[in-house]
Amino acid sequence: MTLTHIPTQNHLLAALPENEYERLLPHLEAVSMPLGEALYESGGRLQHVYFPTTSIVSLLYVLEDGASAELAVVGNEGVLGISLFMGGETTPNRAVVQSAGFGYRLKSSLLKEEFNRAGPLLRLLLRYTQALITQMAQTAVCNRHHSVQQQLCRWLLLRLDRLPTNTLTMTQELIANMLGVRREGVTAAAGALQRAGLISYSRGRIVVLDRPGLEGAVCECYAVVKREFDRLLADIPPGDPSHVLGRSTA
Amino acid sequence: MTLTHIPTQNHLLAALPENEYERLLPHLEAVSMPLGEALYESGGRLQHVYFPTTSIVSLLYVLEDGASAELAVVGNEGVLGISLFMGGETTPNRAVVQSAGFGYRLKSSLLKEEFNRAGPLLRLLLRYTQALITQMAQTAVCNRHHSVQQQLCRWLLLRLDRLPTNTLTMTQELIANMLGVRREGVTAAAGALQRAGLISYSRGRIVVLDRPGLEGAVCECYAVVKREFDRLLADIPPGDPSHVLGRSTA
DNA sequence: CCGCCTATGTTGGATAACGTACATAGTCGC
DNA sequence: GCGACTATGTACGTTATCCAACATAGGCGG
Repeated sequence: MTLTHIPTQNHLLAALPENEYERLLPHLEAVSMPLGEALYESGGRLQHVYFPTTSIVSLLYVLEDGASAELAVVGNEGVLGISLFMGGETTPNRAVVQSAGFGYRLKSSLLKEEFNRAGPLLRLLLRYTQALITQMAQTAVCNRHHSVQQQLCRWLLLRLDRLPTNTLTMTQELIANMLGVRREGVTAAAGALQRAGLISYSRGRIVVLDRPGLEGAVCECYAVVKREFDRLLADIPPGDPSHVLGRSTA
Repeated sequence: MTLTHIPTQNHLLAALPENEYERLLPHLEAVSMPLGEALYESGGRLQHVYFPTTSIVSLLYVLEDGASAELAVVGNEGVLGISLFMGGETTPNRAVVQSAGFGYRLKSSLLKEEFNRAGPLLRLLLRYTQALITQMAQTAVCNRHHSVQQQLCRWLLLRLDRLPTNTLTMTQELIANMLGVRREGVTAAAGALQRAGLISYSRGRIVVLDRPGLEGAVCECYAVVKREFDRLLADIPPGDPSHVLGRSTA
C-alpha cells in the first residue's frame, strides 16, 4: 500500500542517480491529482513541476471558440511543467488530470536550482522533452491524415501504456473533446471497435479486450511515438520494485 | 554585400553576450543552403546545428504512404537540430530548405561542449525550443479545426515574417505538401485570396499585396505563435545593423 | 515561332466529418 | 420502483475535403 506513494514510481525520478535522488527527496511533495483538476491554465504561471506516479494528465489546447484538442498525454513516464525549465515560465495550453491518481511535485525555485547544476536531472528532463515534442508532432500529422477511428486507437493505446489496468474511465463526450471531433464521431468509431471485439464499453467505462487487435487497427503514429519514447528514455528503468524499495528504505 | 554573410543576422547568435559570441565565432562555418536541400532526414544523425540567416527551413513529417505535413518553419530567428542538444541525437522528421539562402553551422561536438557550460547559449536555445514547441502545438490544433484557407494565410504569414521581401517562391503543389492537403485545395484557397486582393501569384511566385488583410483572414493560430515567439525571444534583438557591424569588425 | 513542360484552373462524383435533432438505455437517488 | 439525469445510438441534410481526370496557359529551349 505504501508502494502507491513512492516517488520512484515516476520513471524520471527513478532514473536519477542515488545522490541526486536523495537530494531531491526531501523536497518532493506527494499530491493527490483528482479527475478534472487543471494543473495549469493557458498562460498561467506554474508554481511546481509535477511528476505523476499513478495519474494521467492531458495537455490540451482550447481555441477561442471553445473547440479543443489534445496535444499530448503525460503519465508516470514524464513530467508536467516543462516551460519552467525551458525558460518560458508559461505556455499557451492547459494541463488537465484525465485519470485520477497521485504524483509528486517540486517547487519551481528548487527545480531551477537543480537545473542550474547542469547535472543528470537536466539531461533527463531535456531527453523527456524531446520525446514529448515527438508526441506533439505526431499528433499534428495524425490530425491531418488519419481517420477518427485510427486516432481513437492511438488515444486508447497511449493511455493503456500509462495505466496498470486495461480499463479506462472516460465518456465518449470527453474523448471527443480531446480528439477534437464530435461526440457522434467517437460513438461511431468506438462502436466499430466494439463490433470488432477489440474493446467493450458502457457509460464511461472502456475495457480493452484485444490489445494486439487495437495495435493492428491503429495508424503508424502510435508506434512512432512509442519507439521514440523507448529509445529516448531507454536508460530509464521502469518501476523495478527492488530498486524502489531499496531507495525508499535507504 | 558582406552583410549577407554575418552570423549575427541570426537572432539567436546576435543575442549572445559578446564573450560567448567571440568564443563561438571561429567555429561558425558559413554555408549556402540551396532550395530543396535536406539538412537531415528522419532518424538521421546530424553532424551540425544550423543557424539560418537568409534561408527558411521547413520541418516536415513524411508518413509511410508518402503523405506529409509541415510541423514548423525555421528562419533567422531560430536554429535547426535541437535534438543534438536535447539529447536525442535524432528525430523522426525531415528538415528541408524552402527558401534558398545562407546560414551558419556549428559542429555537434562543439555545440555540446558549449552546452555543458550551462551558460547563456543553453538558456537561449532552450527558450527557442519552447517557442518551437508552441509552433508545433498550434500546427496540430490548426490542422484539426481550421480551413485550408485559414491555414494558407498562417503559412504565408509565418514565411513573410522570416523574409525581407513580400514575395515568396513556391508552387501550389509544394504548399499543398506542406499543409498536408491536395494541390486543388491550395488552388481554391489561393484563388479566393487573390480575388480578395490579398495576394497575387503566378507560376510559383506569390506576392503578398495586403498583409493586414491576410492577418484579418488568418485564424488565431498565427497570432498565438507570433506572440509566443515575441515573448520568449523578447530579449533577443533582431538584426540591428550597427550591432552587427560592431561585432563583425571587432 | 513552336512545342514541351510545368503551373494553374475546373469539373463531377465520392467520402468523411459536421451540426442538429431526437431516440434509447443505463445509473443513481429518492 | 420511479423519475431524472447522463451516456450512448441514430438519423437527417450540409459542408469540406478528397480523388481522378482533364482544360488552359505561362515560360523556356530549340
